[in-house]
Amino acid sequence: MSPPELPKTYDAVAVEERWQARWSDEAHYFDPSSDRPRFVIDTPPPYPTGNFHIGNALNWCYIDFLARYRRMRGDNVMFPQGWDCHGLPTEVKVEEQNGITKNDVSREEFRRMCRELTEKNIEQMRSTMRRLGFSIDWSNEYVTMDPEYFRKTQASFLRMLGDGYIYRSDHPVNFCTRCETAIAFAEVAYEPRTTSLVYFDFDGLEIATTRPELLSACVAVAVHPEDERFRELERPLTVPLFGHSVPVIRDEAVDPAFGSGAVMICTFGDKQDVVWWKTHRLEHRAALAPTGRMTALAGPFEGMTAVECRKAVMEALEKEGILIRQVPLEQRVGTCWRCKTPIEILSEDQWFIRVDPGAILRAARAVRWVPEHMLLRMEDWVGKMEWDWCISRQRLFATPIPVWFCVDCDEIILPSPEDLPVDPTSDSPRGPCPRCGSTRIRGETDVLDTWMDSSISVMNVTGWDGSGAVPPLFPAQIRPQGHDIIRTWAFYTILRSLALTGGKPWDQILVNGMVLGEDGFKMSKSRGNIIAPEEILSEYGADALRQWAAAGAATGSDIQFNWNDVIAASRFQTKFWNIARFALIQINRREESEEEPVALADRWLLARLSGLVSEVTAAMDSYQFDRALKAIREFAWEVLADQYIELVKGRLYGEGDGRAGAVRALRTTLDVLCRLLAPFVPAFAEEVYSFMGRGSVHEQPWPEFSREDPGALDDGMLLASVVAEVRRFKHERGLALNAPLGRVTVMAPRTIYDAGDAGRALNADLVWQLGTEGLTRELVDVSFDMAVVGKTFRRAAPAFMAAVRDLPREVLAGGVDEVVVNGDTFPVPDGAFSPVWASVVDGEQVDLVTLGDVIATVQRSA
RNA sequence: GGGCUCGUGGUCUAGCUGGUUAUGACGUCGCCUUGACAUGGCGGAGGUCCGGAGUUCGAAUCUCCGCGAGCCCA
Repeated sequence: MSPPELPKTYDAVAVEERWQARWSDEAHYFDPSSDRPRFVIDTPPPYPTGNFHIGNALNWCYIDFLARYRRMRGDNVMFPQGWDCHGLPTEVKVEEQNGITKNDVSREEFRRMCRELTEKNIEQMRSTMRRLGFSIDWSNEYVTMDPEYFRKTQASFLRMLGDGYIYRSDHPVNFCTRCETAIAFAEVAYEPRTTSLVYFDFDGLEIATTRPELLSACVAVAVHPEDERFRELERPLTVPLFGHSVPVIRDEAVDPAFGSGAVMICTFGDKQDVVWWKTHRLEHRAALAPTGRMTALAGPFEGMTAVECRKAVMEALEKEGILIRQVPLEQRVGTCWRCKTPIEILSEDQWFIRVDPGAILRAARAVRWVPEHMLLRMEDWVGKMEWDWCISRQRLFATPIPVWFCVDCDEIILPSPEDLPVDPTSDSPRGPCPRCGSTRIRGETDVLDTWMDSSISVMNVTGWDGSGAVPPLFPAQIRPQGHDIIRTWAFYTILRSLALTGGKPWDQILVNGMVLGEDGFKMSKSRGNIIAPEEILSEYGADALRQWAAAGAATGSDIQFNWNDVIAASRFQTKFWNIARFALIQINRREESEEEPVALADRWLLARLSGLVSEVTAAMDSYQFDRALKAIREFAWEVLADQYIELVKGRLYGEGDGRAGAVRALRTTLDVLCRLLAPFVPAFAEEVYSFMGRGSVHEQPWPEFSREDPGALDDGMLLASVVAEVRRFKHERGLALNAPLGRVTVMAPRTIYDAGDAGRALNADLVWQLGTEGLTRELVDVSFDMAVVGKTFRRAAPAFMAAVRDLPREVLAGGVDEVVVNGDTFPVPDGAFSPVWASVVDGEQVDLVTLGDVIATVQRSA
């Protein structure tokens, strides 16, 4: 029974779904017992929003190309999948969906609601990921909210606490009064806002401030030391409305040109206040509570929000007659990245991790960055680090900070590692306070910043057990991620890996760009330019989307979404499908022969294929997915379909000697192309390959096909070009491409034996002739090789070329050894120029087709 | 305001370790149903390579300035 023929059309969606159902997850499992080279990927654990967006899709496509490629290269690949669950967005969503705030239900109940929503969202995202054909190792899935994972987060906290990286301190932190939690600098989003700069009389001195509501928190007034206006000012000042006395300090950082040149320092109006507060050892007056309400320190304004207080203070200043004027001011205010509430700087007891910029930089530089320039962003961020990392949060859906406090002596009580995970708000320590023996103990209610979970993803995937031992697979081979989270996820991961293992987390980091909308802007709901992966999947399928990801832009640069690229990808599949269909019909017409190809066209195809394999392999090794895929497409479409197949159709249709060689070349080429395509279009490649009867393409090794045949490369190119050129000639004369053409004589500078391919392809009586006997030719021009001429003559190059052009034709035709330029004689360097010939035929009337130094004469009547 | 990246036919894009005619896709125009494919084939039109200056025999490519965009930050 002959093998089945390929169906006439390729239905991407149906084929993909069929294969995706048939492939087994086990094929993608990492093998812990194998001694093959490891390729461990520190996959980003996405936030389970329920929506796997196209930016994720780009990121995961890159990962999957690599994972599949490395597997074919024989590596033991781990492509794990994590979920970074904790954090505010889910809390906010739960509050929204249930119409509650976190305080309306019990701590446990609220967390349960968050977990349920997260599980549902993860399931949705998993199904999109499966539909995209990612070869994820689901046996290495992790969920940061699971006890199994956050046990490690807690263990990492305890280890770093024990090693002195973590400390607790009353220190100014960024605080969102709506979310009622401290947040890290990485979570502050800056937004332009218009506010007013308020000038008022401050005990005889004019002060300009943007934060009048913090007047009660005023602890000093600062002026520039060189500012003549304030030279005599020595006495302490009395704060208007509140009456407390504050010193005048002199500091270089004051801008004398801004406002009145005198600045009111409050605890804390902005980051600069914190700097002054620290360097001048000022008092701390906390006028704003974490709830966003004014404290008793604000006197009559106690209980007001900052906004209400601002209004009331302004009125009071007015009433006192000390308000001078208000000027509108454009400024960028730090806001909570989640809810856009302006952040306040409050000093509260918080947990911090010490940041050692030098060590982090050294580790970051030990990682190979692709593209290289992305390292600069890390260096830029680390170089400007001023504050330590605040890791405590006053929220609920997060990993609990695993400590208790003794109510009587304030001792910090820690769990032992084997007791983890713990929730100190519901679990108790094993014994009484080790210092004072008290049994009155309270659990820490603060929880950990979510980055504390995700920054140990690499520890987790490399097999960390929570102990002091370096994980068995550490460091990972690669971290793939977007450039938007270099200062967060990449930074925190390096910091934590250094603290916990002393080493860099990965050998390499592959940074992908952002996906922009079709209009060139970042995708956003407000612009309405969002494309969901599902839209592409249902119409064109996963493989087309994957091709877009590979070829849409150079790796690392931002990529604008473009339906055209998806459509072109889909068309390539159709084209390749038809190539395979044709090839397999021919291949299957007779039993396979082991005959090695000897005809020029066959040798040429295989030599080109060999070049393609090395080109694609080099591109894959340097993560240039666009180059790899484009090279494959170009080869399949132009070299294989348009040139080779057209050349050998005649041989394939017949039964002669040359047929077996063509079949063999076709079969080899098809096999290699399927393998090269497998990482990019797994379902399509699998479907085509399945008709070759050689098993699954994904179980094949990466092709190592290599065939050095420089002669075939050159002569084959000549053969293909001659056929293309004469076909063009036929087309221009209005002849059908298969119309009989008469006698064609191809006059080439070397002997070509094409097994009759050119003649059959052109339906002509075609002969190859060495040399141009019967033709005369005439020199019409010279062409210069600027690489030679420029290098030799430099500035004199134009004069040299002019001198050469001025030489008599017959001299040029005879070859020139030296030439006179501006009265000086110069030797002519090798290859400086070559004559350009026009061909003239004497005698018979024939048409001429020329291609460089090859001439084809066409005698249509013969 | 700073750092990084980018600015190439109507649209998107490759090239950018300097070297003859600048890559490909989509669109567009013309011709062609040839036994894999009209979701195709062949051919054409369409480009001040953002602007300016510089280096060089030679610049899309290197340098500087300017304009514009994106990302990250202050």
